[in-house]
Amino acid sequence: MAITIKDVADAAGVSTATVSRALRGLPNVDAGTRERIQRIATDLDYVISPSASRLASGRTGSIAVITPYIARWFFSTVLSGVESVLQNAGMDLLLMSVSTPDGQHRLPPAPRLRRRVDGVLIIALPPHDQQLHEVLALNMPTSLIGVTLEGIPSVTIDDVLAGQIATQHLINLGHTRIGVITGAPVEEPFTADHDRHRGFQQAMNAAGLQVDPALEAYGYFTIAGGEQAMTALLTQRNPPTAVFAMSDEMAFGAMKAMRSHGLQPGRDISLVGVDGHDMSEFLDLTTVVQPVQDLGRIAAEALVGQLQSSGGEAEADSVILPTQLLVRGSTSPLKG
Amino acid sequence: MAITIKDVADAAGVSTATVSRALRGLPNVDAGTRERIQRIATDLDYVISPSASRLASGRTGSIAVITPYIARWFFSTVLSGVESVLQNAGMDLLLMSVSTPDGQHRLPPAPRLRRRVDGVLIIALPPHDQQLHEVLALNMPTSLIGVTLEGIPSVTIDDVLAGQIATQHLINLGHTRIGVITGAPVEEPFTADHDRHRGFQQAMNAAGLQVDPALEAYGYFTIAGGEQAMTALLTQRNPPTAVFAMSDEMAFGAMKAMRSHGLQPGRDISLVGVDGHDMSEFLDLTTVVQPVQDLGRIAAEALVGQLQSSGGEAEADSVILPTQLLVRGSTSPLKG
DNA sequence: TTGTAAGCGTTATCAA
DNA sequence: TTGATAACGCTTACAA
Repeated sequence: MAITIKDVADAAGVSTATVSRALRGLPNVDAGTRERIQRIATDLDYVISPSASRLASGRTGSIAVITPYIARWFFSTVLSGVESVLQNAGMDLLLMSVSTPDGQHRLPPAPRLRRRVDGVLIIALPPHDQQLHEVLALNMPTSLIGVTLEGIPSVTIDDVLAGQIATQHLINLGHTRIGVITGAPVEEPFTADHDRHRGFQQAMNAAGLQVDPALEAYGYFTIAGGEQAMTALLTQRNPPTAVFAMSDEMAFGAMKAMRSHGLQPGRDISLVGVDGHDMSEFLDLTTVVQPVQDLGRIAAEALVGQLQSSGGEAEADSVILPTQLLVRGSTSPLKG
Repeated sequence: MAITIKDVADAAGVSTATVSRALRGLPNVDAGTRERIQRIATDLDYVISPSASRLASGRTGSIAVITPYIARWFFSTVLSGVESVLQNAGMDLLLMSVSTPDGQHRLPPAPRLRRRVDGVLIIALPPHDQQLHEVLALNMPTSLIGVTLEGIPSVTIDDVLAGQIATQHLINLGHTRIGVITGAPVEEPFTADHDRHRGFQQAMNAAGLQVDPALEAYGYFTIAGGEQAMTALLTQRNPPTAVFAMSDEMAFGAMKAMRSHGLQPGRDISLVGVDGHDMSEFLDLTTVVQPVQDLGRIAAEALVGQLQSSGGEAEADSVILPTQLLVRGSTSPLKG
């Protein structure tokens, strides 16, 4: 019922092969012929059948994006960067969210990927996540966003550096009793969590400061978690004068806890986050800004590039994007 | 090179037709045969080729989600609801963002949809948007989320009611000089914007109160816009004592503007929003909560249901989900 | 219940 | 530069 390539070919008085070449911009087609075919295709309102094209060519023209969350700021912002690139490249974006340790039941993504997409973009799955490795075992072109893994192309920030910068800022302000709100109790190496914590430690050590284990709390990268974590810190016998929260959202929660305790960020306790979340300006939060949308954009560009120059292997280069400390009112010099 | 249905058929000593039936759970297959085929398929690590299946069957097993924004709270939250349903239904989710009046250049979505998906979910595009109508003209199964249009299935809240509830709450607190922060200057009927404003007007009129045109400002549904709008209201000769912001994000911006003016929400000026945004609790914002994830979930379920019972036409029923006023600290009785 | 075989709409190889 | 034609891998009447 729908117009097919045959209809166009007949109307143009050429073979389907020529129509196929002409419409795809392949070389070795007479300019006049091509033009005529294009016009006829337009007139007939011809649309290629992706299924047929995929079946015949073996390419799907689709990329899957695998993410643990959709409705969280970091993830949706990365996603928007990815989407704009894929749309420009004319590729379909298949969105797939996966279970996480704390998540609900979800189908494993790997089986749903085979024969279905040309490449995969994975956002911030822990490096030892089983589902991540099942996907990698598929051995298709893949780029990681916000994680690194030996031999796999990735786009990240330098999380160690981010942790250092944030901590050093607090140290520079004269703070010595510095607390930290991390993600989860068990940190895997090479996660944002772990690496930012390393940066924290390095900065502390370099300044000759002790990291007090009592001043570490877990915020699970959520607002509510940050609130609980800060509450835990505030109820210490000897609370910190400054806190490094590993994400802005946890910092927001921390701010809430402070208020509940009658404390004001930047006046009573200094607080620094990581992200550059939309709301951080609003809440006057000092933060280490990361170019989240670019993370997605650059990873997508790399993957698309790899697929198009489809010849060779991935170059497996890992891109590291810069971060920037944005000082606002939530941090201030330690009061004597 | 990959395993095909033929390989499975040979290994099982049956025809490809039987394998196809067995694996898809069609009736009229001997239980033993089916089981054997399933086992062999698993052993061989067989994965069906979606392209071939789609080409042969005419069904794509995919649904497109069209949205003006990806990285905004409302949209990403709707999207997460949609995704969970589609994943459970085993359908692919194609994500596509479109230009909006204020947006960047984007390809029109309609051509990218044809022959590519079985149905479309559209999030909160204005009812007269040209791209929306191009998509509708495709005449494929479609559900709208957050908009209504005669004859098209949709899932929304009652925006008029939401506006009424919010406004009535302020009126009940004794406020009479009530400002409103809407989206854009030109409101189309049947948009959230327009309808919430109608609710506002109705509540005001019912209370015998005047709507002062000077107390209407535009916030474009963004934080920054809300801030500007509130600033405009505050610099009136006679500022409002209470403000209805049509979204939580605009309300956040309004809060910021208040603080800049040394005012405190709930003490100096009452403020109510709409959404139930994650941050609204944190900021102690009174708001009309809408079940955003359910909006996406229910629309997706309806569409999937329609596709599966593929027989008949859409029933074009429009589902209206309930909202709930959540009173927090940003609203308080008018001080005599 | 199972098999046969004709599509489905392209792409790509090989000739012309 | 163009055309024939054999894949591509599945689904689905229709037969058996």
